Amino acid sequence: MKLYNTLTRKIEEFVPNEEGKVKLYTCGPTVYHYAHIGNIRNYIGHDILDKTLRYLGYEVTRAMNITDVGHLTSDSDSGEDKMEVARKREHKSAMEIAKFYTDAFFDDFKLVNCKMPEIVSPATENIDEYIKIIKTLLEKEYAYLSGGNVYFDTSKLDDYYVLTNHQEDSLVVGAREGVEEDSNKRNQADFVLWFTTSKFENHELLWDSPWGRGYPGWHIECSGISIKYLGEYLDIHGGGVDNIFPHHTNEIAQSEAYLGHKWCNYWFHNEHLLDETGKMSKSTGAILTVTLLKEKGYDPLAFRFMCLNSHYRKQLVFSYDALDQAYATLKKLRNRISSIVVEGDVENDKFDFYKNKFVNELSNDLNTANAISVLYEVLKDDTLNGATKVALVSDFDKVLSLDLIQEKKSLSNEQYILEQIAKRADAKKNKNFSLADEIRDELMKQGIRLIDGRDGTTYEVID
RNA sequence: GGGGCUUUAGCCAAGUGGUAAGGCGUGGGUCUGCAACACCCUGAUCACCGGUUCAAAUCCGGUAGGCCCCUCCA
Repeated sequence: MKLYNTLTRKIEEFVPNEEGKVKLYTCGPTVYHYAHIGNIRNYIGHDILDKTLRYLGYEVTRAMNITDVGHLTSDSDSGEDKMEVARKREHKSAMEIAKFYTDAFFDDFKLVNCKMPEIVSPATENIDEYIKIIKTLLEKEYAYLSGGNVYFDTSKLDDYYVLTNHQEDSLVVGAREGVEEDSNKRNQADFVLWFTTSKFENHELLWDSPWGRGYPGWHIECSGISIKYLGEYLDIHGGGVDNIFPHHTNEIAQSEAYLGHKWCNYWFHNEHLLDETGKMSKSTGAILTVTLLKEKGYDPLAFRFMCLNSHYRKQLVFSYDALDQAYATLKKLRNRISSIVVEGDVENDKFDFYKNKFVNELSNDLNTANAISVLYEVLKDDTLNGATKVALVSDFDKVLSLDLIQEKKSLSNEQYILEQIAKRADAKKNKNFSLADEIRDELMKQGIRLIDGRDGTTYEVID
């Protein structure tokens, strides 16, 4: 399996630490608000990675965090915690907000057929682990106390910027509006591990620590959860491209300083979904969710299909035009598959031939667009019997997860439909076309599409 | 100011040195009472300008457009 590694900026052969096993970590959602479809695209990317590894025979253990505390507008102690903002907005407790948006997130996550990671852990349930790590970092003098907070000292590292090509001198503090420099820091790039002082009032979630009552900085949770559940050696760590700096850069810094050895070998980053105006952002207003798409009448898997037709490392512009297209294509594809007559035995050599092709595409840095092309090749190949085609489609769908094989809806009213078809045939014979069309329209309303062929009329159930 | 990505037909896109996959849509056709479904046919000097090479969408340099990051974000 070949995978692009942000750490080396190259496509590399993936080799896990332990043969046949993969430890995979995904940066999970912040739950102060809904996850928009851009967030979901990232999880679809991870889902494909996860399922492809399993499809290739790896035993995968995957962990994901839920960020339910500690996201500030900046690492300096100004700004407001996102959970606190939501708390004031919605007049609920922080835990209620977190619960509500966590549930909403997983609803959407499941709607696009993403598989649940083995381990899902909220940041607030691992405070002990963060304290343990921070203690060690202080002992090893990678961290220092200043102004009531604990900071990580980036000057202690030889290569803080491994993940990026950034040069410290060229970084602009406050490149973005509203970001202020924290005067407690020794170095510009230092970041907070533990907060005890905070300018905003009534921060609801506070824990006791050796440095005073407070709460964790926003980078420590991923390191803590990953190390706690997946151990000291991680194979793949992923997230959106915006996490490369500073979040993942800081994770590497604190984790490797704590562990004393290299921590994670492969860094996997998904590109962003854009809308016509640029990046979709949770914090800048309108949030388009998968649930909203569903309410508008789309199959959520049409969105998944749209994502899979592109590449995870390529920016994708969302438009309803593109989604309509994806949905139409998916419906056609499913129709085509459901019309395959299953006959004969699976032809193993041909099955293996196409399976290999499919595997090759996925193994090439998850080229899902080409993998889908292999699916079309299978459907078009007249030398394959029905059983082989359906077996291949079903196999491919283990990774694609597009519900390609639709259950034939059982009909309690089949007798009625056949009667209506007979009635319509009579009407047609008598050239009473308006009655014939009326019957057809009525059945259509019930989700039954009539198909007129040379040998009479059949029907199919549409969604 | 610094770092990085990207530009292929109306649209989504593959492609990593040997002459442009696939899908959607459009148009035409077969079928039909008319449709729908299905099937067949239908499209590209690969943003632009140079260079390297027998050969470039692919490699190198430059120009232009789009996007991301530089302490909220997937």
